[in-house]
Amino acid sequence: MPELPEVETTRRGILPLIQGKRVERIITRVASLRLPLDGPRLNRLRGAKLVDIDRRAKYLLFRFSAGWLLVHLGMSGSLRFYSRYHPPAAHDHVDIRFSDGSCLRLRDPRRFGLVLFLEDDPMGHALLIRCGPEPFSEEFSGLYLYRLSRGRRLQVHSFLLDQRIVAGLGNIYVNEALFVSGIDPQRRAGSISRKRYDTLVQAVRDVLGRALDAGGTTLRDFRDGVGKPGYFSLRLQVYGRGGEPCPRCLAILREGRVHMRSIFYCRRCQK
DNA sequence: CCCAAGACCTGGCGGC
DNA sequence: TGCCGCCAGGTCTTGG
Repeated sequence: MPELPEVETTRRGILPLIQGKRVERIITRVASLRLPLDGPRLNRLRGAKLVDIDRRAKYLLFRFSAGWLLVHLGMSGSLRFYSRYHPPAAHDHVDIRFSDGSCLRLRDPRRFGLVLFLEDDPMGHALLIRCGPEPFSEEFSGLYLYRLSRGRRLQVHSFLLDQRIVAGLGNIYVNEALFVSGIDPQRRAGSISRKRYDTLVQAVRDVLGRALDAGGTTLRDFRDGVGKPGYFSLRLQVYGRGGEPCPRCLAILREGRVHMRSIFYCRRCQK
């Protein structure tokens, strides 16, 4: 899915295209995604003006004059802006139609996404309140990871994928950050030193920052607000590259599984 | 609380 | 060509 860089790329792309527009109506074409799509409830936004779009973790928070729309792109979701009517294709599940005839459309083949209308500030919503710190916040530090990991026996790969620990990472960027910091994804989180967690935090920020600069990573589905793919795929060092030479030492990159997720790593560079 | 496994859903790909 | 099993960027729930 869309991990933090893809969600943020989407936010930046669509905000200037739709800020200030008024909702004409919201159209849903399936009964539910990850949660039921409540058409009548969503249409309480009729006539409301879009004030701003924020992001928290992998969620987009659309702030309207009459409430909020909370959107998650799941595994395969993307949002695309159309300046005038465009016939919906398969998997185009939700349209936010604006009074000037333009439309923001959610396409999500696997339907793991989510669209909710909220009357109150979504920051207090159960889905967001349990998310850990943003990777670029001060709170997210080597000391923070070190403290939270003491006594924990799960692999560091799973630890970093847990949104309660840090928000916004997914399988691609976890694999990349562990490679950049030289940490074996199978290591027990509780066995990693404070110093190595400092390195890991830098690696997470470095990888996410570079992915943002490239407009995110497109493996198959992801597109930004105007349909453009993300180019960080070309810069991935280990994700999806099992069997290829390590970009640092040329040993063959390994592929494995941790908790039903694929991991990619170099046995020589990552300990 | 901690951890592992499976559930949700559709499409694409490799293998036979 | 056609079918089958497996895999996929996420997250929630269940059960030990």
